[in-house]
Amino acid sequence: MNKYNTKPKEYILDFLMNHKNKRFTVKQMYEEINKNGLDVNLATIYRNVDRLTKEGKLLKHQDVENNFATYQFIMDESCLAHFHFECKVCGSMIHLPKKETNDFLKVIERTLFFTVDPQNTYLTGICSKCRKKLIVV
Amino acid sequence: MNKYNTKPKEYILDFLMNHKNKRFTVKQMYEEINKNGLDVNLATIYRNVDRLTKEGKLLKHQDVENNFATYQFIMDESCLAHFHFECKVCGSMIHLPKKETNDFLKVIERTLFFTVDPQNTYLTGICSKCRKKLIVV
DNA sequence: ATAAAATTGCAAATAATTTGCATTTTGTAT
DNA sequence: ATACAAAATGCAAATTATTTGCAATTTTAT
Repeated sequence: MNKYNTKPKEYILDFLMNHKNKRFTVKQMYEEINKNGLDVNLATIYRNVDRLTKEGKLLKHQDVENNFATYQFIMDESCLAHFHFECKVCGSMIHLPKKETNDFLKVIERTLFFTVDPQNTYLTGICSKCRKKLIVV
Repeated sequence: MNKYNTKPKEYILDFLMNHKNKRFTVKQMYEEINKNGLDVNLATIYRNVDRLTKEGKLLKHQDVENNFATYQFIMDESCLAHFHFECKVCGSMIHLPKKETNDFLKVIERTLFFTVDPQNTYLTGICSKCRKKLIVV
């Protein structure tokens, strides 16, 4: 929970303020906080990051290629303008044209109750090249 | 590599043929293969699944909520018709209308060299509700 | 100042995945 | 068929991120 203010929470907030919009790992946060002679426990970092994620303050990402999570503290909408398509198999990536993405999202929003945040939209899938390989074992 | 044909590889292929298009975990594969008195080693399963993924035969997924990977052996395009939007924060999901998605993808494909596979497109982002919460810590 | 509740620190536990190495299996050349 | 080198497997231990139980400390309200 989040009832009491503590030193560790302070340091964690400091870290977040110095890492606005950038992805970071728990390990990075732990090492950077404790660089200046401090000694915030790793479990504490984990517990707070989990809490912040559950509270919706942090965005948690999990890449296929890594076995650790990354987190993101979003303060600036412009940093989220990631309109890209990434192939899950070969990893190749292309940037999508903003205009078409926005047109598409407008249609979606008109149709559904849900409001899509156009600033944080990632598209993943398979490129046609890799698609062909999937069929034959 | 994949030079020799072996029993474990045979069993793994059998498993894949019985799990076409469905997501599975390494653990599931291991347990199901060894159900019938067999004893294929877990490390062997891991090594083969990794290989198949690198070869582009399997699709690897990594969810934010789990700490294990899931894999998918795609044989039937129709199973991939997942047009949905999922909020990374609260996890709420909506299905996207196929028509609009396809219209969008058509535009994308016309604009770029890359050919998007319209059958395996996932959209993730933040819903407007969670978006608001992100700003204030 | 005190006490209950919350949070932290610590160390151990979990659990998925990887790795080193000895053993076995496979495909091929004889 | 047999032999042999390369490849794949089995096994057990290592790695690594994350979680958890519990005692000790800190916080806030009284």
